[in-house]
Amino acid sequence: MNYIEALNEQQKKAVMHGDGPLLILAGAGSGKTRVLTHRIAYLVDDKGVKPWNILAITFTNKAAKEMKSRVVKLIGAEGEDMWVSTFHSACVRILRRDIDKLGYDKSFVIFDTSDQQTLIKECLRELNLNEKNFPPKSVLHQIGRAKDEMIDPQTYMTMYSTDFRLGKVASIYELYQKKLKINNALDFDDIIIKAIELLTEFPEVLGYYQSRFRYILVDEYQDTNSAQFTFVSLLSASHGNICVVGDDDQGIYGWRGANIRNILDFEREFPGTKVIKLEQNYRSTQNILDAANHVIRNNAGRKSKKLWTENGPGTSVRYFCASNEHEEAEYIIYEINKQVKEGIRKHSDFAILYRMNAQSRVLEEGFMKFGVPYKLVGAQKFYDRKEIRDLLAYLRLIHNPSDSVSLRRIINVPRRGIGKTTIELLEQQAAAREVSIFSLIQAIDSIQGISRAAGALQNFSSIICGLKAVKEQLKVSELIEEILKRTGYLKELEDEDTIEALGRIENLKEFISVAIEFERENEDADLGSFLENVSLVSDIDTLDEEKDAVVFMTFHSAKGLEFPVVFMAGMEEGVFPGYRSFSEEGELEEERRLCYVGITRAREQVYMTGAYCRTLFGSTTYNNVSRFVKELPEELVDGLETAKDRRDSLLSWDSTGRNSYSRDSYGPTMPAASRGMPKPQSYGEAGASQEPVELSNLKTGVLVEHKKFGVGVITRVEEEGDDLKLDIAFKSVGNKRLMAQYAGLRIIR
DNA sequence: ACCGTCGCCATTTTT
DNA sequence: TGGCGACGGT
Repeated sequence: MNYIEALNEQQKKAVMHGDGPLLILAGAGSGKTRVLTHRIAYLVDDKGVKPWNILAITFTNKAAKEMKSRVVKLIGAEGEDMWVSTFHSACVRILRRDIDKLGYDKSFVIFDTSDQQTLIKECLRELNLNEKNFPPKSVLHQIGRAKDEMIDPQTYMTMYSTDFRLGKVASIYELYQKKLKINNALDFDDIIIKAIELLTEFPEVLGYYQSRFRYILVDEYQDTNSAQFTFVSLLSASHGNICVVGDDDQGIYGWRGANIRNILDFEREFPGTKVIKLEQNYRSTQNILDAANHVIRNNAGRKSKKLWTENGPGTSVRYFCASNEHEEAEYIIYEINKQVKEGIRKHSDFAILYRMNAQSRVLEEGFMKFGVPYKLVGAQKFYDRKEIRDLLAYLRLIHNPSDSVSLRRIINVPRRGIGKTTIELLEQQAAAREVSIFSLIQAIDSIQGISRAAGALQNFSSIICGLKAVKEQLKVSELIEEILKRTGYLKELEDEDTIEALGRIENLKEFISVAIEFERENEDADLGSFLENVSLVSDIDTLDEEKDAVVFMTFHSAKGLEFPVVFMAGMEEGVFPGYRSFSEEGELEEERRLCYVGITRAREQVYMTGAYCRTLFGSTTYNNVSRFVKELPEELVDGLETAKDRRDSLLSWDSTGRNSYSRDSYGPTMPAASRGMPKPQSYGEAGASQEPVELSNLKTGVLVEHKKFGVGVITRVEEEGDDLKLDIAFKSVGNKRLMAQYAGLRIIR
């Protein structure tokens, strides 16, 4: 165990703790992943624990993969036999084995948020409730919170029977669960809850997993909810070998039902708990830690903790207030370019963090304009595209014919003459008989009132049955091709012959390559595991760290990551902290923790930026500087004074109209920027020698060359104003979205 | 049955 | 801004 030597005293204690509950309070950057991986290695190497007797839970699949590979490095290939996964993946794996005991079919599917909404709307219709009074989103949220607390519909009803609204929510909840069951589907919350149900109702199943998982480790414990707590409690009940790692200051998922008390009350829940605090930070400079500490100290009721480091003081936090969000983006680009040009950093050393995904658009535009490579995490657009969702609906229906939500999505896509009235009729009769729509169609003669559409239904049913019949012999990618062919989906797009349709075809092709990729990585890649993967894998899991590009993501996604330089954008009251956190102290504290997470992602440098005037969701606001910036002591921040001066001068400019943003107006407002900043013209028309490309020549399939990204092929063209938005697949850097005017493209053929 | 248009709406974070 | 439902014309 020579690797123990490199650890500090506290870390060693945590790693070498024997049996029994262990709570590790690990400050940001204190090496908790290291402690976890080493502890696993210690258990295997020194205590003779078998890897398959260990269950480690992480927050994302990416973290799981990483942890596993780090353990394998320490103890060798037998580490592969460990279960390292998220709560959801672990529970799905358990359910795949035994869910039939709960009356579900093993081919169950996972409903995502939009499936959930569809189902809620259906419930509302059936209960004659109005979407205005019961907005699906908020109803869904309330149901979700109930599920996090493991409150079932009946209990919910008795809890709120005196409240008219909540009483109705209870009945929606009840119907919603019933419908999920009929669809043979689980939503995200159900995944955990049904696993718990399985463990509690079937002692032999519980016994199996208790003896299988003799050591349980949970990362990011501050973000677990009550159901997840119950899950690990059950599994560890027989041996008490549960080790959790967390930081109450980094709890940022309260809105999703994460229960901070899981960590605060851990010692009470597990008597005899050994508590170890990791307070030495190895990641950041002293200034960054001071900044973080000054912010977080404004929160009440935390476990006491004082982070320290042996690193040097480093530079101050830099604050910059731009006149608007476009200039904010340009400031960021300018600072990044400067450091890259000096050769002290590469693009991938930078991360831009923001509160809302909506903020990324302006940043993207700026980065495209100046040709700075970036990678966007989140905003999971790909799977949300219509054609992809349609295709997934086919796949899901073939896999699980009970899935009426998917069926309804594609029963008339492409159009086959099954209209609204027919669908409503089917829906009603299916609901009345409590069967799935597909099984109803199978017995088509028993449906009353079907006249014209009967043939069309027959036709639809035989297409699906035909595909079901071949799904076993085909690989998923081949099945997709069959679907596109047999349903006429592809043909319809081809006949349309528009730019948009071509783009959709490209997307479908890309989806096929996703499937092929999946088949390559997984030996036993059947349809079920493919669908499961699509449901549970998030965007951050596929974050490619090799690529040299600036990373954009939300503060939430940044959890657990670190970067040399971090930009925190949109540091304004109303944006961060967000306006709806103002009303409640608890929510404000969560925003503050989020800020703390943001600051502590940085190793060497933190920038905070904001805009004097910001247009968001179509309306323009003038926000004050974020209170989080003001919570920093002056000596730790650079730029506060100048920001105030700027603001004063901007105010006077406003009245003269000189403040309006234009492409080359950042000269006066940003003197420094006019020097190192590459002008957009350098890629476009101003390069005198280079003719601007004729926009009409840019079509899907055209091969082009970009100064920076090299050769690529256009995969999608979309009109935007008098410009074209291009998706281009580059050989070297992969997919990029560029504005034709600024991209400075050369057509090869 | 289908398609286009209008006007209303809220508007975070994600497994 | 843009997604969505309601409505009305073909």
